[in-house]
Amino acid sequence: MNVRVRFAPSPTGYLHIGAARTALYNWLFARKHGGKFLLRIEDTDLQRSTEESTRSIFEGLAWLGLDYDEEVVFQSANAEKHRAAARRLLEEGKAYRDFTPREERSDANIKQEIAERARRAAAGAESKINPYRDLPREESDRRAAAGEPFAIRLKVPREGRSEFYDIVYGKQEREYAEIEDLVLVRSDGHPLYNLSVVCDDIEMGITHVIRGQDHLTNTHKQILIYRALGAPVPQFAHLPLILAPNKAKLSKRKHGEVVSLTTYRDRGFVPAAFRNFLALLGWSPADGKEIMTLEEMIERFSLEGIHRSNAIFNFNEHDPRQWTDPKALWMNAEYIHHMPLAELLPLVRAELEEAGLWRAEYEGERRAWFERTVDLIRQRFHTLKDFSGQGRAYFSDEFAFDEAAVEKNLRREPRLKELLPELARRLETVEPFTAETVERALRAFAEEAGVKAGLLINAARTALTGQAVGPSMFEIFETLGRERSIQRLRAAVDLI
RNA sequence: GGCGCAUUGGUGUAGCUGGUUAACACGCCGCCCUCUCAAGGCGGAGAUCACGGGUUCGAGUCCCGUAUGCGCUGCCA
Repeated sequence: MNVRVRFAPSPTGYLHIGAARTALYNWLFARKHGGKFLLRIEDTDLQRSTEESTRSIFEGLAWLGLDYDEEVVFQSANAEKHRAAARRLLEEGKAYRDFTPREERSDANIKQEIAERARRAAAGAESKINPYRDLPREESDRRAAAGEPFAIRLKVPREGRSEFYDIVYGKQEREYAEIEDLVLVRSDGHPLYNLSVVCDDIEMGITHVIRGQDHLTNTHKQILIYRALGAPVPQFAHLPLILAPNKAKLSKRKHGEVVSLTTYRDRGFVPAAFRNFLALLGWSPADGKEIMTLEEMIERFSLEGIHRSNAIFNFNEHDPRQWTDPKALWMNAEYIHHMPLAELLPLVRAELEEAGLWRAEYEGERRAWFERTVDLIRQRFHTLKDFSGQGRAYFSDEFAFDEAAVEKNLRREPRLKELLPELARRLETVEPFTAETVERALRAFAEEAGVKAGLLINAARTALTGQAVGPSMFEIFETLGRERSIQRLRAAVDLI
């Protein structure tokens, strides 16, 4: 079978990480089976859809490295086709006109309203059976011709049950009696979601619908539409939801920027790392491997490996160290430490460019230096931002001193006021200026001065980098070079 | 309210057709290394597998019920 799947986000707000995961799974499935991964923007809710949001979807997918095949489909462009499909169903007697005056629903407490209405219906106060369902054709036509507004509803069988097999959740059943005749086209002529999705999926030749579990029960309705339209029904695979730590739905209003994919890009995540983390939120490979390249992920991916229980996205908004899931943070650091240097370099370059620290010579005569330096400092970094933050001193002479580091490594020992300039003086003649030679010189000096080498080393770390932590100090001397090292050792005296 | 789905340490997961000391990763704690650590190495604590009944020689694994959570139930998507 020729696999064709799609990612169909609605462009309202930023790209949610849950949606990003859905996109990833669809993409992995398509690539695994040599199929097509299509993109469809469901922009039929004109009120809420924004161009900015559409852009964030494109950017998000590109950032994650999820390329799509064929042309992007904008659902709004197909509205006429959707209406035509509904008209056809009307003609064939599979749908009917509902002349009930439209009820306005406020978005605010819509859920309670629905529950309340269902409760009344169950109590028998309101009939679930639409009075227009069996309106004679002639009368329906006459009223429509007279200009009376109507919605188009699908005729759902009164008896029997709907069944389908979900690849993730297994066999699904639902009594038709529990499904209300659903509206296909609004009385203002606007086609509704269930109709549009089905029509577009048919037209796009979708073979597998992989989407959030929130659509699981609605699938019965959609299958009814496929059948009515005489189209083959695709396979379905629903994905568990991603929940907040309190098990509530992850939402922008309540949880803020942690749910937005762009946040991760903006805060220095390596795309591959976040993609890797996302993949594991609701799916796991048979062999339990966690750190995977894209190829390894494609190789291992299967819909059967997707779990049924919702995943909790763990974070703590009161703890800056855990602004997002600790495992995501760990994984990002893991990637920065171990990914091929050649793949990291462009990411560091982009970060430095953004911070105004990039210099052309890093691609030219200083290229070897740049690569060595990045390789040296990456071992302690956790995000790409660290290259321009904590790592600023390696790329610029204007860098900030960490106050705690100054206190701990410089101010606590007044003798450093004399020791540092003397160390600088001695380094002037060290030849060649390498980690080994500097180490020898420094240790000899420490012994002569009667101080621990650690005192000078830690003081030098803060003097040269502004930080209390970092790579092996002698490597830093070599990387920064004699001139800068000496200059910074002397300048540090003012801080003591 | 009705219907559906889920439930293994704090979190993400493994545990296939019933027999394991319930496994792995993150996090947490401790130790080691050391010139620092938000690095690295080593180790530890933490789960009566939501609860209650069954079936069975034996159940995290099968059945029933309960609870909790989530989802759907809309002329939103």
